[in-house]
Amino acid sequence: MTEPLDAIFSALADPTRRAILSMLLIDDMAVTDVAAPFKMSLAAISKHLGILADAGIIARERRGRVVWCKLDPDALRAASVWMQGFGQFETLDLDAFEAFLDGSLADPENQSA
Amino acid sequence: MTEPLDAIFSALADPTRRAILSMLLIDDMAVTDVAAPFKMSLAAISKHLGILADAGIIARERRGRVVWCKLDPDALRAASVWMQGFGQFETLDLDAFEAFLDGSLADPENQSA
DNA sequence: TCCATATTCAACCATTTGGTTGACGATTGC
DNA sequence: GCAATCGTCAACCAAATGGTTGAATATGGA
Repeated sequence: MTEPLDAIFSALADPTRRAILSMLLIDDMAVTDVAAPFKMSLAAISKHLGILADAGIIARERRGRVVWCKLDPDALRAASVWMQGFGQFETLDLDAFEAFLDGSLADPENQSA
Repeated sequence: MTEPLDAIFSALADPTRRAILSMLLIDDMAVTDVAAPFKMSLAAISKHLGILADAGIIARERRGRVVWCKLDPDALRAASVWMQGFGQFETLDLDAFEAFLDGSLADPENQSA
């Protein structure tokens, strides 16, 4: 998954991970607290957090024995720009989108769009 | 994958499918023509188009023996609103986003955020 | 009618994904 | 020092994903 958009969109594709992001939108949280509302194991949540971190959507910082998770909304900007190109959403930044396409559409073979 | 956002984001997670969407942004296309630039088989592209159609991102219409594919940008609106909630993107529609969260965040157990 | 074109279907395969459990390394507090 | 807590790691598993090939199903044109 070399492309950043691959990582971001597939991270967002899982409902557990989207729920985690919604929680982190309210406030930073420790891993254990993130895991609390879910039925699955702590290890599973830890994996989800790893996927979100790899995609750049969250950052993890160890303080003592607690790992704090915080949202990193900037990572979603590229994906948001990409999506806005496909609708007549109010704030379509066409310049940014076409610049993006120029760099990626030329050769679909590279599958980097 | 009951949630629409699941289907939309996981559809967008694949670079081949994003490349297809970029092509359809220029103009409607027949399946064979969509497949032309790619190295993979026609059947593989047909599957990708099925995934995009199931997510509601494109529509397919048979005319004669040709199946035409066209973009359906409205389907991306929900996903775009969701994402915009996570950044200070210029056009953050906070009302829409918070209304959305109200309906989904209350019980993370249902994983519908 | 017969053949070529356009697309999907079905079976199969390798890899990835999302989960489990149990052991492990760090840190804290008694 | 010792025990409890926090989090990750490793091995494993079932199911989903993304691709293949070959057959099947329209439809269009000669």
